[in-house]
Amino acid sequence: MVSKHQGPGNAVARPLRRDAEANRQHILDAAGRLMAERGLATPLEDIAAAAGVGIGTLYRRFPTRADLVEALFQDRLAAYVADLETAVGTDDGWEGLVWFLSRAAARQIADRALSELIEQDLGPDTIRHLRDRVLPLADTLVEHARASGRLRADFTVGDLALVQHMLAGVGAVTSPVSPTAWRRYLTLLLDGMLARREAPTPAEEPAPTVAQLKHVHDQRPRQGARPRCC
Amino acid sequence: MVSKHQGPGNAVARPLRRDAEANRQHILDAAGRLMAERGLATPLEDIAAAAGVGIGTLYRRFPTRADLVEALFQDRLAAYVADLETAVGTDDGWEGLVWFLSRAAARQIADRALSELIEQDLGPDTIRHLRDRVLPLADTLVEHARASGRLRADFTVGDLALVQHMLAGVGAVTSPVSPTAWRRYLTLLLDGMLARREAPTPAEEPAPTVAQLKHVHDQRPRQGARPRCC
DNA sequence: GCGAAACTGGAAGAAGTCCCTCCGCTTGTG
DNA sequence: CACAAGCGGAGGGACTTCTTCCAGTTTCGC
Repeated sequence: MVSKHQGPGNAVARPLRRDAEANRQHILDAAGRLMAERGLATPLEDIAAAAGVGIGTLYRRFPTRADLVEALFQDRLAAYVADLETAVGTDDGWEGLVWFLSRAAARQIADRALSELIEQDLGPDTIRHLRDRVLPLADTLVEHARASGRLRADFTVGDLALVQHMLAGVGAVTSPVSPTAWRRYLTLLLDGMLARREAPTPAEEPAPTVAQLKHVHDQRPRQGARPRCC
Repeated sequence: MVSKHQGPGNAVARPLRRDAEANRQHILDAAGRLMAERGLATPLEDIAAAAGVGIGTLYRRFPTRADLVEALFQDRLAAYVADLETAVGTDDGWEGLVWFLSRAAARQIADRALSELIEQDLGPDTIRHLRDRVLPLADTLVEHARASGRLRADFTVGDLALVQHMLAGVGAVTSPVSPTAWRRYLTLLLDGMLARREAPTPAEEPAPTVAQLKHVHDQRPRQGARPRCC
């Protein structure tokens, strides 16, 4: 069985015809743009239209939505993980955390689909695999920041995930009006995250555990939308 | 033309038959429960089924979704506004703000439909009218809190709305796991909102204006969901 | 009791969204 | 120039939700 798609370790099966390659690119561009705005579930017909090709062409090049998502978000997710690694490598733990939060929020707000990939359990396996590296790294990042003494001692990875979620939330809502307004709330949250000499308000609630977070992003089911993606 | 529904200043047109009245009640109960969980756009057929009546019965009693929403949320919204008034009446401005935030978040997290009514521009006119009282009251509340000296001087009503939005967001995501976890993030946010002797991190971003907030909650269109509600 | 009026359930048709296949026509390339 | 590769988009299928309608059932005043 000769796979039409290049299997791993398999040289390019055959270069696409020039026009076909151009169309492939148009599709990727359009999908990237539309999904960033509307999310992973963007109708394929809209994408084809935006790319200026027929729906048939899209299906020929990307037989399933997962193929498209994979081609699109491999890099973006990798960049996200790379940020995380950079942050972990920063000398000052607190600075690293702040830098990461800022970058991650910017990325997620600029790209709704990326947000969905990170927060929910979606996407083809190739991508899942990348996302699995996130949690351990994030854990280390938080630990470093705590060790620096500037982060509240009771702050956890779970908290980090939810802070990101909150930032993505404000961003989604404010960005049409002011694309940078979310930074205001980043500073607000950071102020809350700082350890303080003066007794900080005790956080009576226990931090969510990692195990709990697994279930956290099931996303409440919307109306007539059967889970259409991946 | 004699309206079948009691017009304003019109005595009850005619009491419903006993069985009909009971069914009406069942419908309201079911709708309240389901909409709290799934939002204003919950399919009417689901509601009828949960109420144990036929879809025809639901339509006879509430010809439009707006009629149902009105019957359901008049009280709940009024209670929300009442909270706001109570908070404004509190002596200590900061305490009032904290109390309100806590109550509002609890209400919104417990009732997704209520959240939608408050944040978005939905609902029948009867309800809109109530919601219009929110902004001025909230404005006063924030002013009082600032006057008390405990709230950051640069905090605005717009900020309040977005803080509520963030809390609703965490709540939505955490409540299936821990129904009170959101309180942890309330304390985090409150810490960030406190004025401080030690120079607070300057919020470089300007606060969103009230005019901007009008557009803020247009809520990005989800997938195949034409705006079905109201 | 009894009959008229009120009420009921749910089948059925309409409208809409999105998915995916298929095939006759077009186009790049050796 | 021949022909494999590529193309578009009509059309059928699967859903979901809305809304109407009417033959049968129940309540209530007399």
